[in-house]
Amino acid sequence: MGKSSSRSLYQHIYAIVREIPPGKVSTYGRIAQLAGACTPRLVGYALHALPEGSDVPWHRIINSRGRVSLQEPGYGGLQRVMLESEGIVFTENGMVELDLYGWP
DNA sequence: AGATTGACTGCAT
DNA sequence: CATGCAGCCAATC
Repeated sequence: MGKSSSRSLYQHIYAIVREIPPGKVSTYGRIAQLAGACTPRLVGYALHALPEGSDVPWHRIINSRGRVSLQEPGYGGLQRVMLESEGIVFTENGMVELDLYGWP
């Protein structure tokens, strides 16, 4: 097995998230599937443990309903701003249309 | 070592 | 489309 399995699942998740191109978003479940993690929860865990200033575009990860799952309002607002700055348009309900921005 | 929790999801209402 | 319920895996206490 490659050393990649030696590294934490987190590192694997981060690698996938880094592959998301600007202007696109993905869901926890999608990342979990790509990373080989059977559970979207781990993706949320990994991103929560993510340090500030990392090169991982955590803001491009939203839940399957197309909404920002962040519980901390401060970061939630930040996430929305980050996405909007990348050209993503939110609906009046504060949702993202996964059909348009979903990645892959 | 066992219980608790969590940036979730899918299905039903 | 929103809300409620149960299932899942790993990290934390």
